[in-house]
Amino acid sequence: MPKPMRADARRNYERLLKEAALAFTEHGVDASLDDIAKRAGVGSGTLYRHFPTRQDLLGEVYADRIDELADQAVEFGASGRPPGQALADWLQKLAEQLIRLRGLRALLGAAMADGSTPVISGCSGRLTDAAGELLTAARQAGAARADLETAEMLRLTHAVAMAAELGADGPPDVRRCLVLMIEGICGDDRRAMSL
Amino acid sequence: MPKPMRADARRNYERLLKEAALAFTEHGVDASLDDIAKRAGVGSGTLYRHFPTRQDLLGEVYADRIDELADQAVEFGASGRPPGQALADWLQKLAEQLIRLRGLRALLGAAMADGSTPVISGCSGRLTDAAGELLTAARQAGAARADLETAEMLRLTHAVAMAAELGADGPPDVRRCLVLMIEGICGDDRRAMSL
DNA sequence: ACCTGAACACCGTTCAAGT
DNA sequence: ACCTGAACACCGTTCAAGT
Repeated sequence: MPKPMRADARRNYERLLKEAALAFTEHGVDASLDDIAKRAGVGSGTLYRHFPTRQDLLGEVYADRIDELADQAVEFGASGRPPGQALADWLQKLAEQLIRLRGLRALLGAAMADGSTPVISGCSGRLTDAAGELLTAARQAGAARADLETAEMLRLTHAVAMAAELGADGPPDVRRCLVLMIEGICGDDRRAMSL
Repeated sequence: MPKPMRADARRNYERLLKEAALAFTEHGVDASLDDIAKRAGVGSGTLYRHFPTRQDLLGEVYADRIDELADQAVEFGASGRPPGQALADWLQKLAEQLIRLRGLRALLGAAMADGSTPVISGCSGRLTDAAGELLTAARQAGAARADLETAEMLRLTHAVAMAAELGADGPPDVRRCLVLMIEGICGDDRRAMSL
């Protein structure tokens, strides 16, 4: 139970979040923190008081997006869709967001990289759980390869979202990327290439 | 035909390359340029004279690695292996290097991202060509999906190499990652999931 | 309790002065 | 022709002083 903030503190907190969101989409994840503080009309110390690290700031900025994605996973799972379809649909939502929001991508990338920082693993925990249930259901329906783990699937999606952005030709084609990824995820027994 | 450098210039050039390679593997792609200059025993201006941008420096540091990979692609293509196998084997070599050498990964990532800078597209041009021939042969043998483009394949490999490093559990498993990618690349007609 | 902004450390880049 | 290193701009982070 977070004790209520003083009025001015809360106002600064919200201004910072708003300006940070703007800065991250405009200038990328490495946007100047000093700039964010200036635009929010507060001293730089205030920013650090509220958000000790850049990751903390990222986490708060995108907390809602992450929650929405987790909600959607639960919703898709209960929608009556075939489990494989539910997973595919959700992965598409995830990939779309990862491509659109660079900050979210950096945040989840860090979350999957170490998973140590409590802030980060905390905010991505629900997401991982929800994704895991979608995957389990798909596996049981024979729609996903049996040896695929949740973390692995999320890492791969993350990677594909990055690859999509590397493509110079116009806005990245989410579907195309997912086709490539999913047809791998499905698994097959044609092995014209082997390792 | 690059006109020969003055003796001291050449010595500094080589010292810089050596220290840069060290710094990139030790501290990542964002290693301090000033530090590199200091360790090489030259002024920072000298570094900028030889390598106007960080990309230029990266390009020179990893030029040999890129050439080796291109050579290997040609060699595998002429080795008598089934075309699908030749492609798979080469992709494994590529992925291994991308995972091992962070600097090379950053460089090729940039090369595939815009492909504009002459230095970058220059050094990666041979690589792309060689990879393209391997892919074409594999396609004609029915070992690779018909709609897959070379740039797309390389971007995907790059992405998969990044995903591999996100895994916290020990050294990244190249083979595992490639299995996931290749079984997607091969294409199949089982579509338990669809988009 | 919270905020401000000066101060410090660090890095990239340029350029006048030196050889 | 090439090198040096001081100078400048910029950023992150801390902390003493203020309310």
